[in-house]
Amino acid sequence: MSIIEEPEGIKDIFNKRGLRCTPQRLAVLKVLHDTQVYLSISAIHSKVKEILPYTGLATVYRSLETLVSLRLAVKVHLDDGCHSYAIAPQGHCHPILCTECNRVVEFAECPLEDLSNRISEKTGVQIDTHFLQLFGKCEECRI
Amino acid sequence: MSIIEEPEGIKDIFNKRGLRCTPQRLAVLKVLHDTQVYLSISAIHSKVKEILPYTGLATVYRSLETLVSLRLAVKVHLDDGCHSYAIAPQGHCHPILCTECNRVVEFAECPLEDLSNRISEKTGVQIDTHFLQLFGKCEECRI
DNA sequence: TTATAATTGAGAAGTTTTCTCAATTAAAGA
DNA sequence: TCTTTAATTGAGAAAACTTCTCAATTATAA
Repeated sequence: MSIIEEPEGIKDIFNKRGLRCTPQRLAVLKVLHDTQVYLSISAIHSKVKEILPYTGLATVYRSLETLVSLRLAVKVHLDDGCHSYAIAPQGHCHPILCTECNRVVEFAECPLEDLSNRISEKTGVQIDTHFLQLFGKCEECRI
Repeated sequence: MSIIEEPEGIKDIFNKRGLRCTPQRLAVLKVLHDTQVYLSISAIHSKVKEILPYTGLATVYRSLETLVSLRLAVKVHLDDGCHSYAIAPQGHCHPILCTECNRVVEFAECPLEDLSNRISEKTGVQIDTHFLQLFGKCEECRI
């Protein structure tokens, strides 16, 4: 199921872009993958240090930036202004964030694809990109 | 057209919530309204000081938080991690941000309204809220 | 195996945001 | 209009967050 279980595949993703597949970057990716929850940077740092104790905070910042650029992770904006990160869904889709348990659920459709043309006609603005996050309660948390 | 031209109306919006209609809050609202552009907090602070020279930065932070809670302003998340603010569109809709001139254009439809039920069926997550920003180039900037 | 350049760790530095508290002032009632 | 009350402000300190610097390390390709 997951890209994290194919180390060679991941190595290629890095190397094709001239980036190195370092233990620190893999550790960050593993933390995001294993939790399936969106995590603050300091939470990620703590968990990464359980794998690689001497990892610096700056390395976590840099790794996350790299992973986002490779679309292996997504940056989540929260209302309180803090940023969190989560494992990226496969393909173009948007994260659904459970506000109870912080779980990240994928939804593999993008409502903007059909809409972009109509927005362009109505407003004159040609949409290049968009940013969408959904918040709700997942099945388990609704009981 | 605009709420800013009806001072009494705005005063009521504040007072009904037990909040005061202060010159500082009105100045922040006026800056957002007059520019029609999304502005960083320090840019807002500079412009507010042209109206009320002794306004402190903390007051700008607090005013923006208040205006967002009253849905008179919206918080914009930018990729570089900085936050900006813009005048809120009327009713529930989402800001379209021109990446050339920083103008804010309104689009008075919400693609999520129709979609929420289907998301719930497919993923089991009941959507409570969502956050959507669109980026593109406005008519004038496409020439 | 070696050479090269990307990456890291650690702390300093820079930014952004929040907090504190006395002084001010908007709002509501007399 | 005047007074009372509690919300709000300004200023700077403090806290939190993010980026930078640079010598040392190390993944990669040859």
